[in-house]
Amino acid sequence: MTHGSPMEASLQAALDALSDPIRRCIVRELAGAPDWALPCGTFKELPVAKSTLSHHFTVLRNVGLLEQRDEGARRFNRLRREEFDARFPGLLALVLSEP
Amino acid sequence: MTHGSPMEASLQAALDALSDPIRRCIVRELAGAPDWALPCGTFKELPVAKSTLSHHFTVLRNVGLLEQRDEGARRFNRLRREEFDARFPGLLALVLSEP
DNA sequence: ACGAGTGTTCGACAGACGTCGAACAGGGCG
DNA sequence: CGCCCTGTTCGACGTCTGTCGAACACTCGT
Repeated sequence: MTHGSPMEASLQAALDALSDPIRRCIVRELAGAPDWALPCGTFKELPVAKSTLSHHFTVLRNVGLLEQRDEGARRFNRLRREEFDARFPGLLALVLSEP
Repeated sequence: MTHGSPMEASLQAALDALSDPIRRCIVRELAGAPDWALPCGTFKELPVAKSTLSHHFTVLRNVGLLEQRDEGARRFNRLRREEFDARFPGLLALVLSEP
């Protein structure tokens, strides 16, 4: 489980990551909860298989949008809001403003 | 040749449009010149066929990033900066800040 | 009127990527 | 230990889309 830094991420990678609607759903849900509140299993409502979900988490983590931490069997998530916004000003706000 | 309005464009469409590197090149070059200064043929340096280029212009026009106007045989372009920035604050600036 | 230049449209192709199921690894609890 | 739960990995499949060339439409000089 390798974490990418938002500072080293390219705009290409950021746009690729956020151009998927499911990944934007993940980001929005994460933004609506406190840090480290939601394990990956929280997102079962999304209409994709768990293997697909795992793939999406990897993409978000690589681009530096997500930080993950294992606690027992569960993997908790945190949105790296400040760091990501410092690298790509306004981009995260755009996603969070989506209905 | 139908123009889409930035106000009616979805974030999905905007991200799809800007996630292509060639389209971002077009946008950046357009931003570096006055309005209506550049016809489509100006972008021959880009490593794609002219039919591909035409396709990219259509995508940018549909999402409301581009306004086009025929003048004789040539088709001139204008970036809809204000309108697009009003709909997606910061997104265009992000593209223009790219190297 | 002819040819050169500009741009679009069409069909076909190839690569990228989102998707899935099955198999696997590890933790916690009876 | 045995079972359930959580999450990852792997290979395969389908679709979307960027790409091209050829053909077409149109304007402008000569």
